[in-house]
Amino acid sequence: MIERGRRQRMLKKDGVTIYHIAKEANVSPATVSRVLTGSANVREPAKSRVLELINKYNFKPNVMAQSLYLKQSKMIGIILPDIDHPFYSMIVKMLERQALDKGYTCLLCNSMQNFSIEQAYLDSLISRQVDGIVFLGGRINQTHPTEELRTGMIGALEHVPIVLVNGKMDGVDAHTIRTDEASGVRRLLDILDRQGHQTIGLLGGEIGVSSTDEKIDVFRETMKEKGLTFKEEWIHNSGYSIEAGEEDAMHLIHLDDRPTAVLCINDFVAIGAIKMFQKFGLKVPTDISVTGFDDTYLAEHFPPGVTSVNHNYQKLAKKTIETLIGLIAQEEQEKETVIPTYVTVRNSCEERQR
Amino acid sequence: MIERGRRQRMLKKDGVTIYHIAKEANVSPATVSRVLTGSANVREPAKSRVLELINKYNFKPNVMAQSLYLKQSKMIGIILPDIDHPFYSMIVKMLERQALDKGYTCLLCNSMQNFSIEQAYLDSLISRQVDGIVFLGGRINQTHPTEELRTGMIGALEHVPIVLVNGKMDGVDAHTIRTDEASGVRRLLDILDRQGHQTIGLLGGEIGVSSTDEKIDVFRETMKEKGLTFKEEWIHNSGYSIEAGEEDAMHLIHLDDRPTAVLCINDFVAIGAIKMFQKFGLKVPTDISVTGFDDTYLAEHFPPGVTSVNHNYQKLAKKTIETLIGLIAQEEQEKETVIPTYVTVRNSCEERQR
DNA sequence: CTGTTAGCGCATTCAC
DNA sequence: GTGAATGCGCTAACAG
Repeated sequence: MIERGRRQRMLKKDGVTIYHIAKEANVSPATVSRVLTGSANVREPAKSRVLELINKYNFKPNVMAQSLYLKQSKMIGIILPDIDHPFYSMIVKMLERQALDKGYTCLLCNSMQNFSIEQAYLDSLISRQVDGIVFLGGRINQTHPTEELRTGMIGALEHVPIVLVNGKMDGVDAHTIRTDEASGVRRLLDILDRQGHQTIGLLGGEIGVSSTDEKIDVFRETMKEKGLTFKEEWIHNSGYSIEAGEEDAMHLIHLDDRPTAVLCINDFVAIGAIKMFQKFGLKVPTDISVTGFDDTYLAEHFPPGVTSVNHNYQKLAKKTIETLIGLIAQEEQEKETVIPTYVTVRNSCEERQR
Repeated sequence: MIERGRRQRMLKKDGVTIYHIAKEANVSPATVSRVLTGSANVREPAKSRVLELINKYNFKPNVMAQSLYLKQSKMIGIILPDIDHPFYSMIVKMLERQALDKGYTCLLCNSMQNFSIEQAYLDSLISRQVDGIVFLGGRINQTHPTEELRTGMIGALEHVPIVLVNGKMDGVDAHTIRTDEASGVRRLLDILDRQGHQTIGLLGGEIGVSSTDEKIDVFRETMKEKGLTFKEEWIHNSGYSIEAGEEDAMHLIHLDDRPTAVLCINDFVAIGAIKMFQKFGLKVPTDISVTGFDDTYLAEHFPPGVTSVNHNYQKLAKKTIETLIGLIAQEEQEKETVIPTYVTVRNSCEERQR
């Protein structure tokens, strides 16, 4: 208890521990622990002395030591593709708020769209003893993930509860929270339909990514149901960025026969498309109507304001954390929770002009 | 070693440890540890057996236990006001990338502009044994922080190295990395001056927040030096959001005598201002030139494209992490590092029309 | 090269 | 109500 610190690892100045407090207060370490956790009563002369010393030394208990003993770290990991995207930064913000409410701290892990990094983070989080993981994007949005990605996830699930947000993996038995994107697409088409648009395209996204594939599927179905027209060449998917939106719009511009409205896979793409349309003299929404997805602040503020599907971020985050924490507590949870979406109507689409 | 798990804390299924591996491989725990860390050679029959078992059980060493012994967690905390702001999400992304390179994991802490939460996070991070903290925004941007905020920071500094990014606190002896915002303001004014603007305003920000106060100071100075005109009523500071930009622009619009150009405290404010100007029939840049700050993707993509000051995010993040890690290793570090900024010129300002 | 041992800081039994 | 002892999982010192 006296001889402390090895040679190599004196990186950090040794801090004060409950043993120091105990000694100086003339009580046992156990007693200090008791006043710290409130797990049992401590009589008055001692209690105050301990409290005083805690204050005097600005003592902070070592949570790692606590965690080691208690077998819970009160940390959750969040794995996502890229925080520097308003959709993810919004979700993370909400997740963190919910987690904080429940006494959890968040480890942030940007995979940068790189599956190796993703896996490394998965392993790292487990090693760090997080109590649970929230997983967004990346492999859980692959329509056909490799076997390696799948086993990597399954391996992780043996160690720790994982909640997938807006994604899934066939053969992986994880809990899922997802927003009802399909109904979002349908609502968007309803609106355009009612506005008299009979020719509609779909821009952005990436084939093989489930959120894109599903939106396209629903799009095709719904268009058919409504008896509306679309051509395969009106579906163009260059990615998720503003630049991708520009590129996809450009593709449309060069066609002889253009739709009067386009669904965009997200707000970035919508903005890129709007910019490009305008550049080529097409007015939005007069000449062509455009819709976005995710309802980020961009949709609100980018002129003329983009009609977009809102994920109900708050509800999504709340349900995600609740489910994860339920799982951590070994409670039974819904295997799949669907959060309803809603459309925020703005000025990027209007009655079809004739 | 056999009887494991207390009653109350069986939250997590007990995992396999080096002891299990050791037993099954007929070696000592120390040997398992050695193959794990590579801290010493292990002879071949044993080594392979251990490796096999590690693989068989998908064993992941408990980093908390490692950390407890080694007195370093390889975690760094990042405290910031709001991740859902492109300036911060960009920095965090870069910081995390740099940290990952050096083997560190990031704990993300959004203070939501709330000083109590900020302090709670500071304490929490210390308890969690982070090796260092990066601090952005909040109290370190208060021109006149309260004594409580100051002592809170000082107390934290006794426990762990903290690097302040673009901020400081009088009487707090912390290391700082900051971008040269002053020269950014000067460069912006140079450009506007050269374009023939003789009347310039400044919009956005908040009095009492150092980044605002300093920009205003430099603005006044430089305007005077250049012999340019500005009126106090051309300085209006409603905040940092798009809405604030709208509000501040509105204020200008109602004046009889308007400047021909305005500096905005950040890109959000610039965008809000541009929207409002346009709404009232003022063309940007024809009727009024506008500049932003931070050079986020918004500046690039929001029409007509906003001239803005870039913080050199990559360099900023790199230097921040290097300094923090240097501090962690007890090495001497520069007390203050200044990262040069540069202006990205876009179409939101042009030659003054007459 | 390898096993035994101790202890990182804490919370909890178990006696008293 | 309180102290002594134990062990969470791991690494490193020390002997062999």
